[in-house]
Amino acid sequence: MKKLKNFNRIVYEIVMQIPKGRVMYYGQISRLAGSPRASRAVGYALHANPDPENIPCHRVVFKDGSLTPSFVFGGIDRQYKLLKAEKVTFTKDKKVKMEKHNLTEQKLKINIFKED
DNA sequence: GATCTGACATTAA
DNA sequence: ATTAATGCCAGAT
Repeated sequence: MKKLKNFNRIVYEIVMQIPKGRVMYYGQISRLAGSPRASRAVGYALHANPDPENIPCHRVVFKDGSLTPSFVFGGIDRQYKLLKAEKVTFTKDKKVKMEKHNLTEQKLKINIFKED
């Protein structure tokens, strides 16, 4: 049985563990969550369970490096400032330089338990 | 209870 | 190379 809501839960774990000055995109998180194509669910997970206290959604961006289009916390401008405050570099297109800030699962070293 | 929508990414044509 | 369609999880209607 089990609701298997691990996905949503893992998403939080991952985003929660994103170090300062680093950004991840939904695809990476979805893969870590166990579903390489659940990128949608990842974004929705953050939207459904807004917990900025522990989940820095502003560190999660598109694979292209573009910022979240519907940033609920105040808009892209908010996310842009937050990331910039993290010393994250941007391009002229307001896209995060994933080349320098892309965090992979190998670097994460996260220990996520799919079953508690 | 079923159906659709929604912070995207990947694969196919 | 670009555009189209599909897949995915959970919440909302």
